[in-house]
Amino acid sequence: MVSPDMDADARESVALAVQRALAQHGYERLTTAKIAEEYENSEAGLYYYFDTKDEMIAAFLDLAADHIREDLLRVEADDPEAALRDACEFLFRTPDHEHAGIAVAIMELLSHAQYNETLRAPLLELETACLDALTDIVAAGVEQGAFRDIEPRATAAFLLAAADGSTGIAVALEMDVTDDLRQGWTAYVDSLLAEPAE
Amino acid sequence: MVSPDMDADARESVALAVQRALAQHGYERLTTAKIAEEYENSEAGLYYYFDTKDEMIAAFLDLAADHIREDLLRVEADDPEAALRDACEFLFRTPDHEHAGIAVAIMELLSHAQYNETLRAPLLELETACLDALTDIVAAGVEQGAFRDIEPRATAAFLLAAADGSTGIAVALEMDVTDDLRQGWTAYVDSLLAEPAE
DNA sequence: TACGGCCGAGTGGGTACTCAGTCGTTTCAG
DNA sequence: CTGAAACGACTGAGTACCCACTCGGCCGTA
Repeated sequence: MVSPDMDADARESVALAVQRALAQHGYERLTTAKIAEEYENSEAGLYYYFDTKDEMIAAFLDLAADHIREDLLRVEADDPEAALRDACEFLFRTPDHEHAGIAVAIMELLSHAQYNETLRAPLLELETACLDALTDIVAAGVEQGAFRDIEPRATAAFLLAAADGSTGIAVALEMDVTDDLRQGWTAYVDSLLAEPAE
Repeated sequence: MVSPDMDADARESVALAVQRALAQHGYERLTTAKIAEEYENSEAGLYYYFDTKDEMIAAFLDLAADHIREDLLRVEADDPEAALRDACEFLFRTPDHEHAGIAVAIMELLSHAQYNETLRAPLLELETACLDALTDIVAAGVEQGAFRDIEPRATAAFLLAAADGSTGIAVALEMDVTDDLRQGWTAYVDSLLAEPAE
């Protein structure tokens, strides 16, 4: 007799295998054989818990969404400016960071979402989670008077788009704009701050 | 005897076939058979002008880079603020536009650039062309006093990243943030303007 | 007749997915 | 307590399919 969550555990360890395989090989070169290699069982064994490869990837996305949500919310302190800067540091992560592979993988998946029903839903949830977290931070800042009277959701959407795009430009193309991008978002956050009354 | 550019013409019509095929099927589902279908010749005929599928795609990217450069530079009027707004309108094109498929295709290609030597060079050139055009507009605006004393390249990089990212979010995911994104970049451009002396 | 442009019909490699088992553990009749 | 049956987790060895790319030849024009 075993725990009734044995299946859930197995599914999670497949999701983690997908994560490792993605970080190493990227989505384009992701095969069930490579997932199986990270999972320490046979390729056929994957299909005991999942019907298709896409479902395995979706399981990874669900896991990633949880982690991102956690990371973004942990940051949400009483100081909205600091919270927003921390969130940006997190979202604009650069290639040298250990989780860069995952950021790139998510971007790859994003570009395939249009043609892939199975991946669209978890990706939409992941992006929505980010958007909501940012919106909350900005809204709190506006309410507390730390930020100018800006539209929280528009600001959050713009920042999120910039973060997603910067992954593509900086990581995929290896274009030398990392410093420019950092300066760009920093200046943007500065421009959101309320002017001290003069 | 024919024009010595017969080959160049044929190559361009393959590039256009790649463009149409990409708009319809996306990069992931792009096959040489589908390119051949758009090109109105046989699949084998493609290989008379190109050695690999990637070279065909690179030819499309070269063409696209020319068009984008043209569109961005046509806009560059004497008024930097108007020029920047026009450039943003162009870069943040929304799903309903006929070229949305191409924007997504370029984003898909971007996410594969990491693993694909052949595609990286033309993509890098395309993004660099956009970045340079934006940088010039911003620099002109700063010089003429229309914008605050901002860093042109950082501003341009940030805007370009936001534009690239918005394609993924709005078009690929069909997320309902089109209005928020427009409001976001509009407010960003507003924030760049020099305050009238008061 | 020669030749450039193009074609039909492969071919080989790769990959998602399947299926008939195997093996260790649990259940239970005698 | 024991042996057999049942079962759940997993595997090795396919299989079918797709797709980039090739090759020998055809055909219209010069």
